[in-house]
Amino acid sequence: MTPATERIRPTQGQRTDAMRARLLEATLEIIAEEGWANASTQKICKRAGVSRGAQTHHFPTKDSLLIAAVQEIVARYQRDIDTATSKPDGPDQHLEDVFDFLWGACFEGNLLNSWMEVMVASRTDAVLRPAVRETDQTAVTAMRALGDPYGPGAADLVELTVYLLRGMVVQAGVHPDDESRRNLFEVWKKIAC
Amino acid sequence: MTPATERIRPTQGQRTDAMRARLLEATLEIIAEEGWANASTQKICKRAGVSRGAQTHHFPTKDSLLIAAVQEIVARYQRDIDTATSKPDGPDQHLEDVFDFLWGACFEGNLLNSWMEVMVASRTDAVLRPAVRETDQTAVTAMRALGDPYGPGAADLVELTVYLLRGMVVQAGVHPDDESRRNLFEVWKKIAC
DNA sequence: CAACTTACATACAGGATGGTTTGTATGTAG
DNA sequence: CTACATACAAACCATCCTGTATGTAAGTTG
Repeated sequence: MTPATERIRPTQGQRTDAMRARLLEATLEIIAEEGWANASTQKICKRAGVSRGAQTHHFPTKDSLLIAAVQEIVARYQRDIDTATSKPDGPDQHLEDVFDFLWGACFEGNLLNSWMEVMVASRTDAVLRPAVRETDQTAVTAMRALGDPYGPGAADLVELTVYLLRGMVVQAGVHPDDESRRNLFEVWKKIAC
Repeated sequence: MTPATERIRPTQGQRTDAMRARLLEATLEIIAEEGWANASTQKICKRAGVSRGAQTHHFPTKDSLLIAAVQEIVARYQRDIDTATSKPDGPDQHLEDVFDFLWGACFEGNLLNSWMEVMVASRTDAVLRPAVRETDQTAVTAMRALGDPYGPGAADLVELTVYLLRGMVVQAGVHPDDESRRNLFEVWKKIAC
């Protein structure tokens, strides 16, 4: 009974999902735009158009909200990986294509900027670190798997590329207009492939 | 007159230098141990054993103190580079030695951890960003120069290594006990040299 | 329909932070 | 030696932060 399509008033489950999604979206936007350290619950609530009471209801503590945001970041990243690998013209020809995909996932959108904020913050945040460590672990292994079809050493090359791009994306935050990164990455591709 | 060696009571210039040095030292320690976001002026003063009044006298605003700390970080890093290159067994034989030196400068001491804190923070801090940009610019060119003796493309390889190590040091903050980084870096060296 | 649970809003408490102000001691120059 | 500038100390203030307590409306279940 009560099929979802016939409902006019939302069910409580739907309300919960919608509210959590709005809060997480606002959290990611704030982290991306103002940085992890400036992501206060007040700003997030204002951004999401949500009362503080509603926020504390769904995420009783700030840490619980931020840890959910951490997992959301990697979930989206993982989604990007999955859709890319399922596309017909996906990276199934050359290892170079994998590198280019990683470059794209790195510099379009600000997901990786947010992720670097999280990683740096977790170094000195004992509550955050376990969650970030586990989440990052799965992300890295997922990306290593992108290289598996291309030979035994390819996974290592992919992981190296991941760290390289992470360093580069931080560099891009400081020097937004520097165009030399792309050329440098081409150099790397040439010697690695 | 008034030669410095005969003085018992310190001159005002000495007092200023000593106080600034103590404050900067404490600032670097706090950034390294608790992270940029947790580096409040109050903590820094407490750590340095300095009153808040003294701090505001020498650094009227928090930004001025932190910018001085930023420059101090890179100044120390630069000093490491200089002493290494002047040593007789310095990196003047193979490009590999330069890579190993960069690895060492990266993972012994926590200077690079602090630097990553600064870079990530400056992405969303308009006051900090210009200072960090300029300081980082000089540091990168100094490191590129380490590669110059080894051929035309060596500087690019050094810069790539710098970004790779920056990514790795953030990774190390999240996974302190992961030993695979060193092996991965060996792979990198084998490819690049 | 009635008891109950969940969703959300408002208000408040306690603490931390950065900047300012005021007062005092200590160098320093004329 | 006197006038002035610098070095430092302590207290204060406005703001922001997180967590909690309380109240009301809405949904859910018997």
